[in-house]
Amino acid sequence: MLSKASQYAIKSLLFISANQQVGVRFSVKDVAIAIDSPPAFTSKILQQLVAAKIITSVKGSGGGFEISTSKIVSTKVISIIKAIEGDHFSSGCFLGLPDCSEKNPCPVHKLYAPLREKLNQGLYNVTLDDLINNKGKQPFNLKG
Amino acid sequence: MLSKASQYAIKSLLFISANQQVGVRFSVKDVAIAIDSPPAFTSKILQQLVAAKIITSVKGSGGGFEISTSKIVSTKVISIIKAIEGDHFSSGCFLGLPDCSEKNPCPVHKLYAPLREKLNQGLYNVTLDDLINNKGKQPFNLKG
DNA sequence: AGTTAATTGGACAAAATTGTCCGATTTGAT
DNA sequence: ATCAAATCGGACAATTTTGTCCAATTAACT
Repeated sequence: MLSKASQYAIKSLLFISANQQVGVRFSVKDVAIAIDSPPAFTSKILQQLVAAKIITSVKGSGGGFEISTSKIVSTKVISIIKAIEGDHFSSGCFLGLPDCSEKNPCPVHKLYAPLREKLNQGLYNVTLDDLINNKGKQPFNLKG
Repeated sequence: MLSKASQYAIKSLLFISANQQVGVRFSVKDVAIAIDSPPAFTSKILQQLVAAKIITSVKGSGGGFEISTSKIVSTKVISIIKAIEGDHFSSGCFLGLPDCSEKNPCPVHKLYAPLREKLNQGLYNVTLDDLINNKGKQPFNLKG
């Protein structure tokens, strides 16, 4: 499964994106309360998202984090995960074999590979905007 | 993803099952070499599999681990994972939300839930025998 | 200028996972 | 009887992940 760090990253971005308005910024505290996460740890993750240029930050009083509309539209879920975990996500074999492939499959390859592939495609094709606007369907939750 | 411990467990069982013959036993060392894993850690995992009654062990000189034909046929991959990790596997939400469901979905639920469901079904329906006999298709590897 | 509210960066701490070591026990063989 | 080969159990160590704390910096406001 996804690391806690990536989960917090996605949730943070969903919260910030879903509530973004011009001139509005969110503090670490705002985010941590909204997504029910440990503030200091969340702070580190927001810093990583700034470093990855997904969000911007403003220091000082009245400062906080914000995201541009264009980033909401363009940021893919896979990019968020890779910003946190590096490039070594999800391409992995279920059994952890380093060169498992169609030609050289591990025993569960046939079962797992197609699902992994679908998930990768999903994470690649879905953006923050897709998630928060949810195609007009159900509302979603970010807490328990 | 799967824990290392579960990966070693599955690989160990695949090795033992694929090479099982009457009167043949495998030592920790045999298994660790075959699946390229740390011997002492592998030993602990084999102990867990004995406790879960998937394999049996014989102490002393000439001893080792073996698996019965009936266990090869009846042991589902999901049971192996649960023997190692406990019951809290795979039912989880992608974002880690404790009560994510159809009625109360997290933002990625629609994307992830069907895939998770398919994986669960796969792990539930596939046995050691299925994997090692591979429906006559390609051979498989357990090392790198 | 001073105060306050905020991010940033660094070091540190806790917890979980992964991995090691060794003595005790058991069994087979000489 | 002794020795060698094996599992078992417990304590321990290393690594990774998760989480905390605090001083430094920045910016707005009075």
